Amino acid sequence: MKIPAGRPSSRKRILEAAEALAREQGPGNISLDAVAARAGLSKGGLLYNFPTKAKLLEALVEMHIERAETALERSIGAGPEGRNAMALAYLRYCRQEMIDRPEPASGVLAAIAENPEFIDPVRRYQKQVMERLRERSADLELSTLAFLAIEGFWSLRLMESDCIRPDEVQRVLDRLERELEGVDPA
Amino acid sequence: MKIPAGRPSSRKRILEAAEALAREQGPGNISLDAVAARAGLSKGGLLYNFPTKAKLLEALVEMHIERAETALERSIGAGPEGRNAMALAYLRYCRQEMIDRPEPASGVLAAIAENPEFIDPVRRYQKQVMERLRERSADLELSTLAFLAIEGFWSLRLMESDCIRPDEVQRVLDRLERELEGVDPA
DNA sequence: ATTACTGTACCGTCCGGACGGTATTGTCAA
DNA sequence: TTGACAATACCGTCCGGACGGTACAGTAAT
Repeated sequence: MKIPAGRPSSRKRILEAAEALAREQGPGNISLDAVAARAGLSKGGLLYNFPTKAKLLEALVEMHIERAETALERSIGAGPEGRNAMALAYLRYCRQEMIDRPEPASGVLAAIAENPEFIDPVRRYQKQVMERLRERSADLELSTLAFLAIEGFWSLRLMESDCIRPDEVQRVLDRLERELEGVDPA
Repeated sequence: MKIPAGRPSSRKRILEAAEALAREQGPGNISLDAVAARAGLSKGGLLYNFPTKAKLLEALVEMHIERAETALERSIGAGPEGRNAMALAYLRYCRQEMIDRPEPASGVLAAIAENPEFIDPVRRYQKQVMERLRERSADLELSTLAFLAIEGFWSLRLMESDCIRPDEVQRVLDRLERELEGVDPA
């Protein structure tokens, strides 16, 4: 767990290379040779960092979840303790992520393509989010709706679908945010 | 285009075998041999029906889109010409599909894994749905929200995530349906 | 001496796809 | 009605290449 500094650590470079390849060549077509070449090291070097392809894919999924968890945690910390606090935090984290990271999380698809078991951590993460929504929602149905819509948004981004224009997305999320902040429940 | 009857046509059996394998072994792990074996014919026979693997995956995507299109069309025909007719039809089609076809559309993932270009038909389909929503919505934001939520729902099903309980899903969709039917816009 | 690699050579396996058969069922002229 | 041919729907094998992974000798920095 050392950070040699200078250029990003090999581990990080490898993970980003794998991610980029998954996006460009298709999630099922990332070979160790290609990843190594793209990351700017030898195959031996790659296998030094990740002894098997499975470990690499596992790390890819883990990276995304860790990013999501810390960003979400930050959003929860920043937000107020209002009516549907958790859903609002989740929605705001999602909006920030849209700006910060326009690229889809194709690495996760690559992992799933290889072995469906690699989604398990994602499922755990989602379950945890839903659990917190259940605890901290004045209007659970509305919060769940927000969760589903955000999930749908990730999914569209994953397929790089442009069926909804950015301004339309903004308006929908604005509306959702207003309703979560809540004028009245029912 | 003959229908030999007796058991389902080889084409259909092959597509279903590929689908099942994608679900079980992972979308990136369907080999022609495995598909042939599962479909109950030889590799030669498979390649007679689908001259290349790409054609098979293409057909897999096409099958899903055709199913979705006809089911959606039927739902549009059955529904009334109310306030947010298109979104309501889409939502009702989705609810019906939940019952009729509990298995996720893993075949589409298999195609994407091999070559991201295979999503193009899906994107076209989504664009077409959104276009119709734009034409036939009293409250476009709400309709778009419904579209996103449904997309999210498909996505959760694709990952076989059980983070939301079925009864919770039902309640959210009930609520969405009521709001789309509309007591008042704003 | 340890860490973090590079570079090359290699192995075994899997997989897509080409290809040469084969069985069955028409079709049609003589 | 029979023989000639052809189309349909497959079977089973084989080949070449890609890929995951191993092994190992060397190296430059710390």
